[in-house]
Amino acid sequence: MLQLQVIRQNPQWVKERLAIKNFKELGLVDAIIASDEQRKKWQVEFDTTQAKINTASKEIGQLMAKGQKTEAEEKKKEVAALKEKLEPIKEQLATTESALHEKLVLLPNLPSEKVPAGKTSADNVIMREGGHKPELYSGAAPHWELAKKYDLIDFELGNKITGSGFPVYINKGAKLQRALIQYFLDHNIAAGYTEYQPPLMVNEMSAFGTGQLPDKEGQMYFATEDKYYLIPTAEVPVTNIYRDEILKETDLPLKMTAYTPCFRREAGSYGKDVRGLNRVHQFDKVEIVQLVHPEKSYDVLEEMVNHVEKLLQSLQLPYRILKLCGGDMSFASALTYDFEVYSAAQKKWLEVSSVSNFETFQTNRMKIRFKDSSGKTQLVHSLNGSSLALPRIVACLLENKQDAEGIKLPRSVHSYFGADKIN
RNA sequence: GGUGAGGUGGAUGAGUGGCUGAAAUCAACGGUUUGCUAAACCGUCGUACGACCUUAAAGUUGUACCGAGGGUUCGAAUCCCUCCCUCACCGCCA
Repeated sequence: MLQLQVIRQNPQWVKERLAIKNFKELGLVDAIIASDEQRKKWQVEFDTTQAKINTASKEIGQLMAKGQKTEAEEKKKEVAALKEKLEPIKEQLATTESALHEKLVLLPNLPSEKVPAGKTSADNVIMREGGHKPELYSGAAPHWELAKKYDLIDFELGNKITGSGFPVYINKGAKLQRALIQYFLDHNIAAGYTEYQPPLMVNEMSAFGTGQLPDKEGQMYFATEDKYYLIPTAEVPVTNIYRDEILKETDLPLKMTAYTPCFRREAGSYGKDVRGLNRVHQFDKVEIVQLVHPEKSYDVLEEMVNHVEKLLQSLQLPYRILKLCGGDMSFASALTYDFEVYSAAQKKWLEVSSVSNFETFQTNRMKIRFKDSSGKTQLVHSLNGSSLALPRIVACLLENKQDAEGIKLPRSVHSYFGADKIN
């Protein structure tokens, strides 16, 4: 949620920024300012009337104490009249307040100055590439065939137990998954992140806090009886750890990491790119989240990108880093870098991480603030990224590392997996 | 699921209708003292949205907030209702 203050101070600039994000309803900005004016007007009305009531009520108490009953009764009538007057004011205030809020939550975050213009993923800017695309041997196969060949993942079985998009990992497939999670977590902890095991279901407030609601309820599984959402990413519970807190400046930066399964309905994406592990409803991911001083968030973003990059390099997979253009960025993000790894058998790039700076967009919703050195309370910046999402990493490891002998794992995971290859 | 007790500021905890936005203690912060540390002493110490004033900061001031939402009352942290949550015991159970 954008800060009202920013919109008020420079509506024109806000509109220009929103246009870069390919946001169409720029009229909302003016509507918000108008609602805000209305709100203020009604609040002044309400405050002054309520103040009169409060004063009169105190006077009644004093008159009663002195035994001046008639005067007290007079005052009571006065108050009754004021209260009648207050009723419609109260309603107007509530109406304008919720109208303002409703509009405010519809505005996406403003893209940072660094965001390239563009409408679709075709306009994203490739920052750099690393690793080498392998030459596959003639018998090479896509990961879903390899998964079958080496008895690693059973997609059909998941169908039976739950439905499509819920793969079952078996034997070395399960172990590989577990090994990678452990390795990723260790990598993060070594970089100063604190590990959390958060709830996998969250309430409405938490889902609102990170920006999933009110917009994307269709993407989350929802337990209607208890009104809990299954998390689409650990970002949601982990960032909400500090919701409604005022931190000390010395607490910052807060660095958190968590492994969790993630649940996504992926409504509307059937039929395309859903083969094997490319797109599933439940998958494992290790996430990193930081809450930082506003002046440092862009340095931290680079730091996080480098951190994820190192992890990818250690897996010896061909990757590239993209800076997302305005039109391809998520609702809440101010600047996002996507990481893609090259799937050698499918001959396409698969997204395995997305690292974003949200500036104050999330923290304004969650009210995560800190007291700065001058004693002023201000919002912290929040950032997060995957390090890493498992399925596509697994897919690429299988595909890219295959030869006639089996699948040769990168050195970094040998000790975690307990072997150097799958065969 | 049942029964009972509760939810007050960073923490503990007082407060059963007006003088309570909230005692006290602790923590935190600033200072004095001190060879250092500790102790002692003094001071500061909620949030949000407004208004006034100001270039701004500061300052003055209004309103709201004692789990959430309603209600009673001239007046609610305090009384009533609903919901949520916590704790204890019982039942069930990984």
